[in-house]
Amino acid sequence: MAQSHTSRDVARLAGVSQSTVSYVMTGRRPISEETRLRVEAAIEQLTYERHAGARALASQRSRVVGLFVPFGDGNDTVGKLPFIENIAASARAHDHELLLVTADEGPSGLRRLAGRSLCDAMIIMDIELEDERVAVAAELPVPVILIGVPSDPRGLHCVDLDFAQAAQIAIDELSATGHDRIALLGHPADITRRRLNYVSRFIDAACEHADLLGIRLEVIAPVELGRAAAAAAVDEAMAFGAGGRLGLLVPESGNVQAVLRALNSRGSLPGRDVSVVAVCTDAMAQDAEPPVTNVSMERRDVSQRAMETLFWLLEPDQRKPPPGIALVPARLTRRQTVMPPP
Amino acid sequence: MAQSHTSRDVARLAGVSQSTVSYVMTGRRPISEETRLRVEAAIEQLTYERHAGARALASQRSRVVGLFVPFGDGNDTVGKLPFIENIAASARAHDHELLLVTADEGPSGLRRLAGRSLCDAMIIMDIELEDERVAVAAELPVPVILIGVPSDPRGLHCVDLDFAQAAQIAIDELSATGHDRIALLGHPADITRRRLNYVSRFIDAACEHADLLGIRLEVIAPVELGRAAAAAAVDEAMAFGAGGRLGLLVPESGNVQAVLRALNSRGSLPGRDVSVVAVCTDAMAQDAEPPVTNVSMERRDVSQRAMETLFWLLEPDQRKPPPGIALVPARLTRRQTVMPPP
DNA sequence: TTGTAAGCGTTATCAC
DNA sequence: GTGATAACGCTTACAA
Repeated sequence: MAQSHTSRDVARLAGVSQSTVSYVMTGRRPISEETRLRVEAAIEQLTYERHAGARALASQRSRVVGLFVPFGDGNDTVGKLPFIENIAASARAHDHELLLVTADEGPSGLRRLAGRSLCDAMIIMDIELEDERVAVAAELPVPVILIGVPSDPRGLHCVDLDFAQAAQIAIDELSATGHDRIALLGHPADITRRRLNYVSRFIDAACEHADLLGIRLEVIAPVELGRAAAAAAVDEAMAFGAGGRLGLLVPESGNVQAVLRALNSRGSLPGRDVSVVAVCTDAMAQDAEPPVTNVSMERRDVSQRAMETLFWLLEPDQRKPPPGIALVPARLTRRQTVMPPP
Repeated sequence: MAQSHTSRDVARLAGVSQSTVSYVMTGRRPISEETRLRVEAAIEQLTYERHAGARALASQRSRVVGLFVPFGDGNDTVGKLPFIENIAASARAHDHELLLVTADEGPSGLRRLAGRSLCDAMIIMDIELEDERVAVAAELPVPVILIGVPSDPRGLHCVDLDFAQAAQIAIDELSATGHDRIALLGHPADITRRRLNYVSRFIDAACEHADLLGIRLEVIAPVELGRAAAAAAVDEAMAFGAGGRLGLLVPESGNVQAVLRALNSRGSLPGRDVSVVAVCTDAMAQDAEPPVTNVSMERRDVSQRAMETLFWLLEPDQRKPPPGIALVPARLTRRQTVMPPP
């Protein structure tokens, strides 16, 4: 059990002053090659590491990122892990630690982390349209990145998937392949209720863009999760209009499988008799039966962008373009569920 | 943006010395009712919170728990969230923060957290039989709790599910309901390869206990995940012996659904023609079709136990029994997949 | 019951 | 280029 050493121990061993040790570590002052090597050797020998608390106290920076994770609520519990993992890796790459706070603490969690100077910046996942944390976050003395776009961002930095653009490229694809009608199989009611923001961003853009391209678009919503609801929605979609080339647009990744299954059981083979474009991760699209043409919504892209802007705020010496509300674009991957042009 | 106040500000406002403020907060010294109220009022008024770094520096305790999470690897990505959530809640209940470290950092992560005095205790999830982190952990100046039992625990505190006991009660149930042969549908090969510990604990105990009760037990292993493998294993199980009452024991929760489905498609109704006892969470058992009699393996129970011992180590004033290697018992819940006694 | 003051281990401002 | 030394904001003897 290596008794923890201090920078004084290192200084003594290297035969220099304690402050020199500090300067070697921070690099805030030119050090002669020779003494630097001696100090580094001493550090190595003692396996010395700086005391985080002392460092934070003296430097006014904790080198910690606070992450507010929405546990508990049922939705998409699996997609969150890669997100967190990505955040952690990015923090680590900048020699920062990651402090995890569960969202059920609400605004008080934000105040605690800031008040105790526990972190230099925060990321709040799953921001809802009307989120009581946003107003609190805006008053904090540390930068905050929101994942999701609230109705009033208060000048905070937001990162989210670009749902409007996602809708557009999905419809572009269906248009380019000669479809003349599109059925949008919407989201479950409780999601729509909770944070209509991304839902409405998608649906509004879809309607607008379909209109622009002169394609008929019907929105079928809400569509609950589960086989029965999906089947009913599929029936409704297929009844919509007669003949022609029909494309189904499925923005809720949890419904993709059920929709495909419902089509199959009705004798409509996706990619031959009808088209399906899903909004989901590439992994999910690939695993679907059959592999479904999708507009990718990768949380990793979002976390990446979030951490970029975070460290852009934390290390202002850089020259990269300043961020604002960052919408991560989706991209379309063609698989087997869109009919080729006639 | 509330400019952060210090305890001196509080002291000034309350008209007391700075140390008195500290004593009010720590409670390490009797304070007169009157001044205590004045101080508390001042704290409230300034929304004062102690600087975590300064506190850690002076008190030699960071009030942070380090958690090493095994991301990345594919297995059971969904079960980890409740675990982490539970840890976080428990930490919070003791006014501690949670620092997240991804396991891919390996032993260096342990050394960093300890060397920088970033946390007062650590929890390492998913310990494998031969885990290079264990030896390092044993040398650290902070207590470490292992989730899982390595081949050489080095005196560290371990918490895990009691797989041996789980096997026993499962077999007890099948025995009590008049089964005369049991097929154990084992784990996928790569799991067995990586950390045979829990696998072998289960299988060994099962064999031993079946032997003791005089029931024929056949182990079918490995059984990969997925429908095909499960179906093959089911066929093999049903071929095992002729007639009589057969019970299937499924210790890999990922295979439960597939096994039930395979039985159904062979015209064997679980609970009527054949019995199934699964090892999985209650939620999963309840959601199965049909609801499956299960031996519960709740990660929450493990995290709970881990945090209990952790804070028992951190706050030694208590009188609770000292922990060692803690094996959390499973319990059986009867549902619809075990045939009633003849 | 309360106040004074000495650390805790850094960073950063002076001097030299 | 390097060494003293004063913060940083708290906890905790030691006095009173």
